[in-house]
Amino acid sequence: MIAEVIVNVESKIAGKPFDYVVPNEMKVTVGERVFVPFGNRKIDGYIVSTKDTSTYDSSKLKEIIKKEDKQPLLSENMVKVCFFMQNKFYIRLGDAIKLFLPPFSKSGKIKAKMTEYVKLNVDTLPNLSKSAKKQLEILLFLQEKNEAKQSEISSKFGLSPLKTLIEKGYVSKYYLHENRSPENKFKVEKKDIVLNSQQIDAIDTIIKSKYQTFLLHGVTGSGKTEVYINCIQDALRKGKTAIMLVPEISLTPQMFARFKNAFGDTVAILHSSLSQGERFDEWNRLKDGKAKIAIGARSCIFAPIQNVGIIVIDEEHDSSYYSESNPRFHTHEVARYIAYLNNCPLILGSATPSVESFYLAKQGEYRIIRLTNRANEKELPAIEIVDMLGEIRSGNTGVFSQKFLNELDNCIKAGHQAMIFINRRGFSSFVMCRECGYVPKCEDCDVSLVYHKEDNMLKCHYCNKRYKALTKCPKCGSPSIRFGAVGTQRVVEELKNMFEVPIFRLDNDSTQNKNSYIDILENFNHTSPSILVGTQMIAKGHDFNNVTLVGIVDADVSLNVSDYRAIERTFSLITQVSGRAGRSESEGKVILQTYYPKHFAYRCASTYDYGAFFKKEISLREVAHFPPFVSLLRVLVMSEFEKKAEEETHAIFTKIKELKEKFSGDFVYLSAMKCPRKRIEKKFRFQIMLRIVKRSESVLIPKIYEICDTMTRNGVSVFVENDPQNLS
DNA sequence: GGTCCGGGCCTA
DNA sequence: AGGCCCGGACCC
Repeated sequence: MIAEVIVNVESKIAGKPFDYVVPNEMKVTVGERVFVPFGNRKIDGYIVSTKDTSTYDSSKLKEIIKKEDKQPLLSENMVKVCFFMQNKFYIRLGDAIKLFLPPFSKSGKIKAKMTEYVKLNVDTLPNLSKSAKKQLEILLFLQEKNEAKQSEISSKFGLSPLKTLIEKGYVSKYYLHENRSPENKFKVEKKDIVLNSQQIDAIDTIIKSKYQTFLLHGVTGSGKTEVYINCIQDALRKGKTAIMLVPEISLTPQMFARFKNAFGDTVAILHSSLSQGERFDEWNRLKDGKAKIAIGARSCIFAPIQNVGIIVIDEEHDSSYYSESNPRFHTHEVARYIAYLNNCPLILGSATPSVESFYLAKQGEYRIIRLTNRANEKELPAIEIVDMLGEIRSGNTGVFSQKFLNELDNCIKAGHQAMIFINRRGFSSFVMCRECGYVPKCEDCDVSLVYHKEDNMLKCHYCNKRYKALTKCPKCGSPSIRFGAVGTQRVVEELKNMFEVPIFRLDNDSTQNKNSYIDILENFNHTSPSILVGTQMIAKGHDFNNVTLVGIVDADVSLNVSDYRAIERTFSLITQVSGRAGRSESEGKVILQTYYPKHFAYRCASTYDYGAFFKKEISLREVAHFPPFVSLLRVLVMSEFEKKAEEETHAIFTKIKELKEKFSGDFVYLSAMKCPRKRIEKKFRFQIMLRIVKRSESVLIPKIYEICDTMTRNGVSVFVENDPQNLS
């Protein structure tokens, strides 16, 4: 027998299987890890298929040396998913395989954590010399407790008396495997939840279904999470497992706590803020079958579980479901394929489905389930649009409109909480010399530096490089510095001058420590009145009881991005943020400040009219030839040497143009240019943008990848991005 | 990615 | 002739 093996090396070779002879006495299955000779080295690899004969020169075939594991690391289905991803996303099989392997396994440094325990080895207390007081204390302690961690004993009584006891044989030492499961700091009280009829119908429909994608379109606060929990419970009852995906940013402690309450230790969490050891142990609990529900961000779709009964993608519109770096893939499609392999339902949940998903639902690919009522039967908070140009005309050039300040005052006087959303971190978006107009930029990136007042530094938000803050202009020496658009730090500072209540800030800068995210949220949750200022980190999933006012300071931040998804993102952000208000007894209110009060994204958001928004947006996409009506690809070319990058871009562009001439009707757009961010982390960036009609994407996209694969050059990296989420 | 091989070019 | 460096082919 012949086995096709993907050898475990970092290179082009990781995409191509090599044939090996399986020794007669050896039995192998697909997915197993084997040790093979490769060139004059010996390395490991994964069997991706088996066959009777090889087309390769049989005199050159080598034999598999041995199998590496007792239990295969990959299941047959997982290997199928790897092939699927190879065909769908043009990624290397080897890279796909790595996604299914235990976290950090390549370093080989992560191991199960063994803790030293000690216990009493004798039934009656032995006679000790009178001076051995400490030894006696230890024996008495152990008599009462039976066993204890060695570290506990040594810190209480000292290590040396313990060692003596062990030497004498009165006490013995042993090791136990300790699970580094992440502890759950955020407690949510268990309450009995009464489901409304819409929720019950949704659950009923989903759990009766086999392979089918459901688009669960539920307004914020409609209790989608309860639907997920019930469906997962049903899967467990059927003896199956479940995968629950959430955006990285919204894996809120509350959400995790609710799942822990509902499922206890059957839940394993896989998340970037866990320590390596915690992740490793959680992964192994899934692999061993001790945990049956995997909850986590994007990569959790590759959780090591079998017999999947349901997959949930919460906040399905979130861009974090696209992997933006290699290997690039789209989680929805992987999830759909895994659901297909397991013949189980897939739920895509959102209050603001992505235009693509909703379009697919309208086409009949997905089945729509709507939750139109809030679970607490409260109305959605009223959204009031404030025209900031009007504010300027009436003499208010501040950050906040008069309307918002009045509402905030009322909110605080009533003892309630307010949330203020500003999607820009730092103090100001840039700094500028008032005299000569000089704007400091990053040495390595083509971006203005952002002033951070907290540590009095200028920071590059692309590469994190830090610079000294300006006291005077380095060009003309003028001490007069102007600040650009406001960020979270500035909002906090202005508020501090106006209100004497605790103000919390939640953004990328304030959450650098592992637990600060939870600490800030918990502090805010227990402080009333108070104000929470934050970036889009505050937009999702959080459930605060006493928030009655939400302020959107500069809604236009996301609207003015030159990206065809900018409008959709803005609509979705506003809806999500607004949903934080009025989740409990008191009514909520939202103030939305903008310079484009008539924009349909704001109009539709303020009336919670997703349907109207979708109708307008989808017609714009159709007219302008954007997804989902075409496939949009970007070829990204980067190099430290501008000329090399430019030449390479030109060479690839010429090849694609030749392709276009052959398939002229199938291209609706093709052009090469500098990227909007010309340079990031010292690398010059060029791009070729192309849009291809849907019907021929399966023919043309592979050709594009092929062109870019063959056109490699030293010092230049080329990436093909299919449907990129970020066009900077 | 690692390794080997061969061509080109230097040194003596 | 011998040494060394670099780029390219190949790995089953």
